[in-house]
Amino acid sequence: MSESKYREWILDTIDSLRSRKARPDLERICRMVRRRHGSEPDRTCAELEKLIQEQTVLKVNYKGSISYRNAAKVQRRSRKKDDATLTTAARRSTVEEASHSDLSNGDSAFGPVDQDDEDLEADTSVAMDTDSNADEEGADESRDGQDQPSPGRTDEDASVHCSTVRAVSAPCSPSGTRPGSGPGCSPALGLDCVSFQKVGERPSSLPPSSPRALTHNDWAYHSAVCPVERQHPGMQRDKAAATKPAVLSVTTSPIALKNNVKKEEGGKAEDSGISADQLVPDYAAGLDETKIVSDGRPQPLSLPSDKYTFKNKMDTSSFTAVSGDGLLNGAKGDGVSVKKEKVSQNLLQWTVADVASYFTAAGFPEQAVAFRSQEIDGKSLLLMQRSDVLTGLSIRLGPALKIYERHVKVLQRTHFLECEDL
DNA sequence: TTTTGCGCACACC
DNA sequence: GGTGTGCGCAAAA
Repeated sequence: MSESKYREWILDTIDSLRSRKARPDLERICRMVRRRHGSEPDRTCAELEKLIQEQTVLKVNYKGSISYRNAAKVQRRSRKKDDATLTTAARRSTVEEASHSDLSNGDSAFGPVDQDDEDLEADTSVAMDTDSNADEEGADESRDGQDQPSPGRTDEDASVHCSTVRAVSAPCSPSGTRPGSGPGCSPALGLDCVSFQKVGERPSSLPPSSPRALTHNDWAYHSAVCPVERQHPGMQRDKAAATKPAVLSVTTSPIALKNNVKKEEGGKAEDSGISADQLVPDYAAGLDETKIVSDGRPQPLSLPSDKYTFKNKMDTSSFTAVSGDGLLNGAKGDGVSVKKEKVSQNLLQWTVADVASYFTAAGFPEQAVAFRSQEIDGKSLLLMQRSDVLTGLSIRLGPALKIYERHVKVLQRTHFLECEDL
């Protein structure tokens, strides 16, 4: 079944549940999808996860329980109900808009989950918390490995679970009025498609005047209301560093972390009163000085640059390979990074061919084709978000993840960092 | 038994 | 006060 089909089904289901005043929780969604379309709950759950990741569906913690929202309909709380009559098509476009713009007014107090999207197991779901104190719950619990649903919230519906993610969400009822069990308590609570966490009052955006705000416009608004995965990677990491180093370590190398911390301590990050988590990542800064590689020595990248336009714009001789993993764990070398200055100066000038060449050279020839076919040039590359890479290119998840984590992200960081320096 | 409709209370702005 | 949400119950399928 196509994803778009699922998207439609799930969104319709959520809408339907909402319209009949039933909580759109995972159990109900899965059940309804299965009843209506015969889809297995597992699959529905997986698709739902995807939708969450791409922010077509928002996962919220409302009144102590998890609900799912059609992102297109929660953009603005003041929005009239008429909007609910949007056609699917219209809704989709709205969703698109939602994923890239303002969701902040959609539901009460929601914001991005402070979840390290880089941690795949931790999942990348959007989880917004509409409750006032949900930050006490999901994140900590899931992060701390207490992945056990709280009593009374076990996932009884075995068919409704996520196979790929395991987190826990055992939201405590903020008001204490609903401990979470009982008829109304959906297994979805114990169901762990996501860990969620409230994001509190994180500054919602960079100052408009900030070069970074401009440069990271996308990130800025995402930082306010979107899941970390949509934010600038550095923000995620920064925030994670501030709050959950242990978790961070899962996805970020000690080196990176160290660089990050060091940088932050250097006070570089606080200008304009911007919270660290909104700043351009620091661990890219690690590239600054080193452009190093996994094993500590520069690895000449055997780029096909000789035959590509690439070389016209980049000094490929200085195209020192920096393994993405070098950043992350100092190991594998199928990644490539670029000398910061070179990239920064030239990334904007990369043509589609350059980008494709880059990924070809990085060991992703098949995926390079996708970049080419999607006409991703340097500018587009800079604008790419995780979900774009994971889902927008129709490439396999594995390579997509590597590409995003080791290349796109690194290139972006490097570029923006350079912009900042300039 | 399951699904649907909806009154009402609550939360948030 | 306006709006969104969803519990809990009754009715319908």
